[in-house]
Amino acid sequence: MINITFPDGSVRTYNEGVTGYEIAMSISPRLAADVLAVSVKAADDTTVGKGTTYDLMRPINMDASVNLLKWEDDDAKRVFWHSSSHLLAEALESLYPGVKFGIGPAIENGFYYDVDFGGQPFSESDLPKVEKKMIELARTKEAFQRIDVSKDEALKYFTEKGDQYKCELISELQDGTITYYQNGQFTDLCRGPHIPNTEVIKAVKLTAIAGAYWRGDEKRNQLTRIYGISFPKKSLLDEYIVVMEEAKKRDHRKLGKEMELFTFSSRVGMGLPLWLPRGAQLRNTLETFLRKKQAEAGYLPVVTPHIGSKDLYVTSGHYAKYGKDSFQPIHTPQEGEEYLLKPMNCPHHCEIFRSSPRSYKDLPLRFAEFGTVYRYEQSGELHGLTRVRSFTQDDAHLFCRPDQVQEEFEKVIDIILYVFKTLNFDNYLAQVSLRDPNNPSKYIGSDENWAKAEQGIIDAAANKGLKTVVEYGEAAFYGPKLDFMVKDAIGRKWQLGTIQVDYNLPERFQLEYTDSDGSKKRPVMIHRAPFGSLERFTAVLLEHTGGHLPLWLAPDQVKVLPVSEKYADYAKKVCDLLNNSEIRASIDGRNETLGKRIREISQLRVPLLVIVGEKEVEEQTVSVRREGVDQGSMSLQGFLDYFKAQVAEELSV
RNA sequence: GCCGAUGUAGCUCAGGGGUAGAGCGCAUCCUUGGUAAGGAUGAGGUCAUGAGUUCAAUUCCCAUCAUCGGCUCCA
Repeated sequence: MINITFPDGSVRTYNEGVTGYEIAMSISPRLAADVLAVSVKAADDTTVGKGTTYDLMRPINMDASVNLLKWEDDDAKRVFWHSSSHLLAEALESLYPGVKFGIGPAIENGFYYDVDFGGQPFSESDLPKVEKKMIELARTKEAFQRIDVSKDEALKYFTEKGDQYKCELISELQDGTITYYQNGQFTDLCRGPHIPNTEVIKAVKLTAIAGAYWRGDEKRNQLTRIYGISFPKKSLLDEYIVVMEEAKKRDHRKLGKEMELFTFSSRVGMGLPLWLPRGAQLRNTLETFLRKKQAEAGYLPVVTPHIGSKDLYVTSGHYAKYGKDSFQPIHTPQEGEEYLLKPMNCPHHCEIFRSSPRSYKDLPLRFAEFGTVYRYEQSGELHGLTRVRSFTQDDAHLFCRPDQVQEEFEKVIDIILYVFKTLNFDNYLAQVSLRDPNNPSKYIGSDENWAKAEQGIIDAAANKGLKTVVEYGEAAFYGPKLDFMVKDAIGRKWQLGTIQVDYNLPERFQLEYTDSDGSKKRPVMIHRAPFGSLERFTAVLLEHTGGHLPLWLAPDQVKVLPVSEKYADYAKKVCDLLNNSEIRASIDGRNETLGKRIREISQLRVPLLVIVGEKEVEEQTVSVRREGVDQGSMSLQGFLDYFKAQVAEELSV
């Protein structure tokens, strides 16, 4: 007999080898019908964490805590979607005999399978056929069977099948740990776990088809990746489709057009955004906001040119690393002279540091610049404002003594959190980006400095109580980073704020300061950008707010609407008064009905509407409407006070 | 850069081997209005670009460019 502990702390006794399904049945058949997998943690397992997810039919042989997982649990969804990917593979194998399979995992929203069609044509128009086959197979209630095999058996099976991808995966596994899962006619190399059978998969949508390199290596075969999502109920699929359609309405590219913020022109060049007047206003407001914060924090503004001599980047190491993949050098009439469009601001700022002898008393020195940089991103990577070839970083470089690094780093975290909080980015992910330990040649600088910098970042994040995830291989080539990632409307993660500790550039530029004992010392550099770039930040901000920007940030804050032409003079008086109080207000006195003007202005997402007619002229008041809600009548001074109070509230964090 | 898809009026989109349509927007006029679409009239398009097939191509084929979804990349 074994003891099974439930999440509420209660304990029941079962025969050894009891399955999750039997445990669920012992509680209620209804529960057993809903449960998809079971999380099992052995009683003698003292590690932190959730335990292992088991198939419902897998025997439990020891005292353990269990958690019966239903659709509502993310772990259960993962199992469900992973099983769905096997179902997809089975359907593909039956429709396209001879296809070979790569990997087919669950992802955040659904699953995919990488497939080699071996030259058979396959396109988006084939997806409905595959969906239909999947549902057909699902209805036959195929069980997912777990089968233990030896490495030799596994290799033999997939060699005979001619599946070189699976063979490659197996050859890297240790013997004795190999399991198959079989559903219907399809057998896959798989660690599991899976749902008990396919019948619970009631709705399937194959969402996209894409090329994906085998094992993420662009030098290897490209497989066809088929993305999909599945649900235990048809209604859940319908809901999902509605949610996705709603999310698409928040796409910043669509909003940018609707709100007249930015545009692109193929004549100017791909990935080169053109900021329209309203967008430029928004950008300026963001810059002013951050400039103020930075001035308070002791940053010193600097301005540097958009180009720099090639030597600058040879010195910094960027030329060796990115030279071939950058915008190519600009040649001048002078023989042999070469300039590069600047891909980053750091080298220029290093030269500013060098412009004068520095004392330990001068440090930390914080040079800040809204610096526009140019990077030749691969054409397929460009994406609205989130990935462009010309963008403006809210950049600053902090030159400090080694003993100041920790404190300065933490102060930068404070600024980033201030920015995020003011703009209601509460779902960010703080990511510690470290070296890829398996690929040291990607990085420059000594091991010792890297170790120091990495530890510094981890400590600073911990001191600030940040919950972080560590990603290896995500560091910049010259140093580790703390990145703040925020999701867009459809869940793609984008890096916004970033802080980087750098021991390398100061060495390459031979930066030094004179210490208290008269000796020359090397400063440490911190790169940081709370927005990341104004382009990407604006994009993500638009997707978060659906274009309903806070009042302080809205390009047009107030529209004054005279009910008819007769009140144009009063409208002008009101508008002038607002403009004199540094409120961005304008008049819409077009020859259209009031209702129509309200509708159009609302679609432009102007936060405040002020309506003036006979009554307002008489009483010297305004009628105020905020985001569709009538705020009633206010005196002119009352409105100014209301406006200021609203902005003050938004900016107080 | 790679795989796949898309490209028709300023915007959103329909159409289709015989040189094209809607709604919105825009212009003019009527209307002078009270909290999300008042009415009439009109102007706007070499159907992304270039080659090819055809008596005839915006439509079919190919290439190029741009955009979209991914992959790789992201200083």
